[in-house]
Amino acid sequence: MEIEREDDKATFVYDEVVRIAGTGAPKPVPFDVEGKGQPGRASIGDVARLAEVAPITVSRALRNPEMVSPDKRLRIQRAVEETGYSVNPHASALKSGRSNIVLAFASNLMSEQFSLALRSCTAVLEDAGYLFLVGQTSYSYERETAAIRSLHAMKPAAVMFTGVIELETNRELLRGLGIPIMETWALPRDPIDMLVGFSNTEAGWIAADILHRKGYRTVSYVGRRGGRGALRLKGFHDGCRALGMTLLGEHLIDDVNGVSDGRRCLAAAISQAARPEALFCSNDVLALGCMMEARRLNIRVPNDLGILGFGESDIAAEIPPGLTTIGIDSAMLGRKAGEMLISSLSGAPFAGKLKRLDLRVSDRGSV
Amino acid sequence: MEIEREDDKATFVYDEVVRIAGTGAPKPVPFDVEGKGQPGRASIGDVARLAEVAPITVSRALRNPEMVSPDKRLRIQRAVEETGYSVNPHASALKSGRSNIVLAFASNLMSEQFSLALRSCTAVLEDAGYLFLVGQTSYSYERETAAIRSLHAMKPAAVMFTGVIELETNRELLRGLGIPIMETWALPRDPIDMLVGFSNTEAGWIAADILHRKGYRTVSYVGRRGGRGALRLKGFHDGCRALGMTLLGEHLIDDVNGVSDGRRCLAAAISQAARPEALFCSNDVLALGCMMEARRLNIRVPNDLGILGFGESDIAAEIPPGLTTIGIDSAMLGRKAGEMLISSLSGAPFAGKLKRLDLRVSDRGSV
DNA sequence: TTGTAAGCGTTATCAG
DNA sequence: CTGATAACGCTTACAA
Repeated sequence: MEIEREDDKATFVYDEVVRIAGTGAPKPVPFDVEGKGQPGRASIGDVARLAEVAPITVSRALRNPEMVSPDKRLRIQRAVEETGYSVNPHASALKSGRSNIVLAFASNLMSEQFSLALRSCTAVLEDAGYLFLVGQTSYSYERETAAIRSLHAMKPAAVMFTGVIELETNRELLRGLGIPIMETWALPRDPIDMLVGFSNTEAGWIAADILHRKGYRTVSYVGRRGGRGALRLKGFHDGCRALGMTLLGEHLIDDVNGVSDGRRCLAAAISQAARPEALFCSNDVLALGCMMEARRLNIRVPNDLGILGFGESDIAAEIPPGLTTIGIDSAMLGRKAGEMLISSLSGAPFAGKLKRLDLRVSDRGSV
Repeated sequence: MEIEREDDKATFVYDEVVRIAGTGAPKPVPFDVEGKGQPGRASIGDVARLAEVAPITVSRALRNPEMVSPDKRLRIQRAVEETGYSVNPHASALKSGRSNIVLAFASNLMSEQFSLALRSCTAVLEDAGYLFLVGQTSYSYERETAAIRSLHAMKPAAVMFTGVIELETNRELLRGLGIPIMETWALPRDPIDMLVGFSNTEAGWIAADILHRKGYRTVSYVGRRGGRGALRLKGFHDGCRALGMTLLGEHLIDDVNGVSDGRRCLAAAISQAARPEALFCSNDVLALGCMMEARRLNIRVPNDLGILGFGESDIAAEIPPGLTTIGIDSAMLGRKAGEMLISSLSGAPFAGKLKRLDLRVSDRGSV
């Protein structure tokens, strides 16, 4: 077989993908409904007919099995298996006004930390029988508003955000939904409904504290201009002032697209007349970029320049000398959020609505 | 303000989150439906009454404006704005058997490449009026099956997977859905329906070719045991044989959890009696781990050991000497997939169903 | 414990 | 171009 890298001639190799034959999974669904010739899905009526009960009994058997006598329950179960029936969530939602879908909106799917949180949240919610789906808002108010408006129609069981909602109109819209709303990743005084978060402002203070303890006296900030970046900057700024450190520069960017943004920030930071002894990067991607650029320029970290990050990026630990970074347990955030949503959904009367997570410091070697 | 890092005493700093007052966004929804005292959402009937038309006319005005006369269209539009009406997707889906939701299932949200593809796909589909939501299957057949079964009931407009479906029962189930199914990230001979993919087997051949051209003669493989990992290994294995290279070892892992897995693989690879001159890592996270471990062990890359990756990871370029990596344009994959789904959904008669992407090589310095 | 009747909000169908 | 009617599949409310 020839390998041709620039083949416009369709000389290529198919993937012989493994095919795994039938497992013990329930019978496939295509089901010839009695009478109707279509191969459509079975409906609750079909199951009821097969089990010789009323449709409503099927409904009950599926949602509150204990309300149905054991023999009917068994017949129904058999009929369900035979037909491959599963509830039509649209019909269910239309009638009951509820659905088993929990929606999450992430401002950025490419964030390692968000992904981690969403993954653990998925696990918790799906184990409880919910379908957990994720949409993207891309740090755009417009998309966020669109998402929230569509929510209003879709009536999910609950909604979660990787962040807090800033637009007052959107907060209002969400309140009107009458479902549990979970905000995360910050610690506002007035969450819409539920919250699993931490103080970004405090993170900034902690950053200042760490740098101060390590003996740095002149520092600069690198981070996003808006949102949580601004909060961390505020804390850092206040912390520096309180501790008598000089905040030489603030290198703000609108959007983090990759490590190269960090490189640029470092270049900007050291090109200033007064060069800082250390940098607080409110985002590990930026911090990594700074570390890489520092190495390229033969600036020794931490000897010539301390670098402190935020976010506990996986690889941050791996780049010598190891990025010291502030962060939270993202997986735990997701898990907690999931658990709190579940208990709220199951109608627990005084389920906690707020959970503050502690920040922690992973001391590696970069400051 | 005090900073206390180990505070169990709730001494912490709230985030003063920015609040942005009302924009020109449409009036919030809570709407007192005439007659009923509830503050519930407006329904199509409410809009119809206000506009003095029949409900069906509202429905048409919203979906095919050109079917309704301009004056009624205007009255309806006004009524919609006044009531904050939006279509109830459940009722709509129930009746029509269609919805505007496109579902994607990712085996792993933490993959940089998947995220990139999903992001561009989101953009394309949302611009076309679809709601694009992502679920996770976590490389688990069980979760995948559950997801697919729930699909059957939910009737999304289309479904997409970051991968191809291996279980025959699931393929059958998906075929029965009667909606566009998009598989990606591989090049099977018999996709279920639509496909935007590339040949993983070919990627392995290319890897062998690259290493051979660079003069390596004894090599080892590092990668996932199953799925696409196995395909890349197959191509690499065959390529090595064809080119007369010796494939010394295969270091297979079940699941990539982070860079440390790569470290372990490198350690295993070099501890063999016959040490390979180069490594092909079928995954950039593993490749990065290998590079980092190599540096730690003072193994010079590429002089002592060549390392070739797959996936075009962002940071791969940044770690000296720069990881040479094979890959595709993930953003383009997502965009293409989105576009093809849209044209299929809009009923284009012979819209292409298959698209093969070319592999490309980012030559940096690690081989 | 089980069943009957009604309707959730929308759209397909067909008639005007 | 517009409207009346019925039905999608399910669950609430009530009755037996």
